[in-house]
Amino acid sequence: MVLREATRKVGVVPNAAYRHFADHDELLAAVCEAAMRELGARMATGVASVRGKRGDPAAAGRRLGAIGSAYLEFAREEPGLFATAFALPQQHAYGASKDGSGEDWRPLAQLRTALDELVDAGVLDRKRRDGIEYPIWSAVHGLAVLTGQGPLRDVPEPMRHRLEKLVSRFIEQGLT
Amino acid sequence: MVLREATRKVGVVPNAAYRHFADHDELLAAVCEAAMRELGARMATGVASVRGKRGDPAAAGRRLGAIGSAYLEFAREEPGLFATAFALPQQHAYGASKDGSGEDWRPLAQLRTALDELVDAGVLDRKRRDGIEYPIWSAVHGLAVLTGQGPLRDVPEPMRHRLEKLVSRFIEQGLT
DNA sequence: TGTACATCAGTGAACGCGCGTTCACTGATGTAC
DNA sequence: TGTACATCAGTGAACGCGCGTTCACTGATGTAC
Repeated sequence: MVLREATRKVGVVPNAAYRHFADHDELLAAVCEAAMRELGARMATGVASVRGKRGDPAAAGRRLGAIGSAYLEFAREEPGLFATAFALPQQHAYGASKDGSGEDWRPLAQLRTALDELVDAGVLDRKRRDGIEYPIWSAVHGLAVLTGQGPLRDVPEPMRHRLEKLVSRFIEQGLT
Repeated sequence: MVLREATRKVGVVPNAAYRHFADHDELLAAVCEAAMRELGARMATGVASVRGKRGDPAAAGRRLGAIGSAYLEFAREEPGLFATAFALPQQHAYGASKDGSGEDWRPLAQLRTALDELVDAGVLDRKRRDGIEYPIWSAVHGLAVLTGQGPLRDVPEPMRHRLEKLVSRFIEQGLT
């Protein structure tokens, strides 16, 4: 459910894909990784655009918010990539997890980094840090799915905005 | 992607479905509503099994927990129905939303009732009640999707249990 | 500098598959007289 | 009570469609001598 679609998008005949990928699964894995990298890049861009030095409580909060916004924006602007990105299990086993800069670019790692900074900034209690990335991930992912392909997909723009704010505030409340 | 599958499950030839449904969309809508009713019924059963009278803070919390557990259990035990239940927009417009008992059986309505009880019990601040069903729904739905079909689908049972606990605690934290 | 050959991304036609859907049909059940 | 007929869930065969995939092929690009 991806091969012919991908070749169509590139403007090439379907079987041309077999020059580059052994089969459907291999292409799916490649698209999955590319999508993950795109999401990671969007997150990094968002985080980098937040002013305020490391350890500043307000800035740390805004960086976490930037990560969530990047996630939702990616889901909205690239629904196909978003769906494919999470179509495969164990996105953790991609081999090289770090690029040249020594930073882990993967989405989950960036979320963890932001949460660690919140701990260092004194916003989030260190005792509550362990595993808290999962509820936060779930809340944002759930919103993305419900408003993207789920029963909330047709809500008008202002309501969608309100939903994002509600989830954002709920996470904030759950951290402090 | 549902018609032949459904007739196969019933053990009948594919076109027999056209005795009962005009086309694929109508069958999809029927399955969607049936799935929603099943989820609603599971929630109601879970809530009814919680002892403690209305307004008791601890009992109110357990009733909310029962709703979340029913949601996750339904997603795990009936992945096909779960996916179909949320495949259509506007599950709100199903016509008769109330059964004979005068109660609204729909999942979202039951969640709202549980939250209203938490307000009445003094657990949740009334000022924070408005719209808080959406972040909670998102968190639980996100967990269901991530562990059901997403990248966390292959985590071992103990980890899945831990994830549920983490989300549950996070929601609790976000309410009080 | 030019010719010969390997490499390789992309083409065109065709395959089997499962999907939703249509058609003419069978066969049991209930109802009319 | 028995016969005639309508109703209607289910059957069997076939359709067009988009999917992943295979095959023999073209045509441009780079490399060897």
